[in-house]
Amino acid sequence: MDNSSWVDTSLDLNINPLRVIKSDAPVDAERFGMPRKMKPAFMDFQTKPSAKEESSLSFEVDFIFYIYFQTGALEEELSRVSEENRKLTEMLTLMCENYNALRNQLMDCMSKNGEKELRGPSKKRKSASSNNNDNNIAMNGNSESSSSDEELSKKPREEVIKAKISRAYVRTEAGDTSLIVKDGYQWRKYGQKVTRDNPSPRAYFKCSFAPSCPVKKKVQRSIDDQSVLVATYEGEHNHPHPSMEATSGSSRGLTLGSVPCSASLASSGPTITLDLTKSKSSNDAKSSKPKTDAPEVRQFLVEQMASSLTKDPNFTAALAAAISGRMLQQNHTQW
DNA sequence: CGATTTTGACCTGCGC
DNA sequence: GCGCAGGTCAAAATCG
Repeated sequence: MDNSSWVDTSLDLNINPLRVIKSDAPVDAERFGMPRKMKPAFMDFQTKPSAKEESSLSFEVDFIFYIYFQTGALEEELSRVSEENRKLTEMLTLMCENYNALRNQLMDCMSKNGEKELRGPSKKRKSASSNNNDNNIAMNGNSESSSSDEELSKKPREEVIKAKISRAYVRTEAGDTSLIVKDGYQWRKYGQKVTRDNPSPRAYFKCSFAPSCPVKKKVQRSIDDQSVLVATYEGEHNHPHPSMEATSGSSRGLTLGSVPCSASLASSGPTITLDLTKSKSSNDAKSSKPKTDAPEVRQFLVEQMASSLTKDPNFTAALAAAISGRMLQQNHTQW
């Protein structure tokens, strides 16, 4: 996906290096662009002091003015950086909107394909490639909220309940080999299997409230990125979220409204993880969509992307190079 | 001692 | 019908 045509990602880092005022330079506020009425009173003295006093006073005045000027310069710089920040935020918002539009198109295509398969007589077992396709959709969010082929191939002995299937992607520590996805619910592991399409074992969990709660969870490491756990939830909890009953904060993930959410930056791009398992009060199709349009989510995405950028050593190195380059350039032209 | 995890055996559906 | 693969069961082991 080529985003370069959407937004101008070049950063106009208009950095003014801090100037050092020579002590013998005339104190002229307007020379530095300071408004006449802001000119400090100490600049208006007319009486000529003694030579010793003049030397000392000149230094003090210059020092005070230096501080005054630097404060103004910093404020100016701050406003400029704020403006840059605002522009970047707008760019990120635009990117999020474009992403949402594309995702909606993808959802439309997937739902149309699902309808086709529903009509068709194919009883073909879910192939390994379909699993890979799921993995390739890094930010599928609510895709499984609609019926998927996996669901359609369910055994007939299972009731025709429209088991909601959602998928969550969770980044783990590099050395973490456990298949534990902390989503606030309590799970009981009942099996583990090595599947053909992925060398990593797949763990099977049932909700601890079983058999009253029919929710199952499968956890397997992503074949693309071993540090990413793919958790597939089947069904809906028929009991409140444990963290809702207990005091808030027991859940590890960041909670946005009723949508537990976490995000991370994978090597291939940002990974947004939405835990779409919900309480039964929200089974209508409308509310089963992730609230990516909500301002909180948008703000969260922006903050996550910004923090990911600042944590990226390549980005900080490039930023430092750009700033130092600009400063050197200005040093040469002004000093 | 009860709850949870591990793990080999078993079940089921599908393709050939 | 057989083999394969995914999913589940259940006894043993482990943990708190």
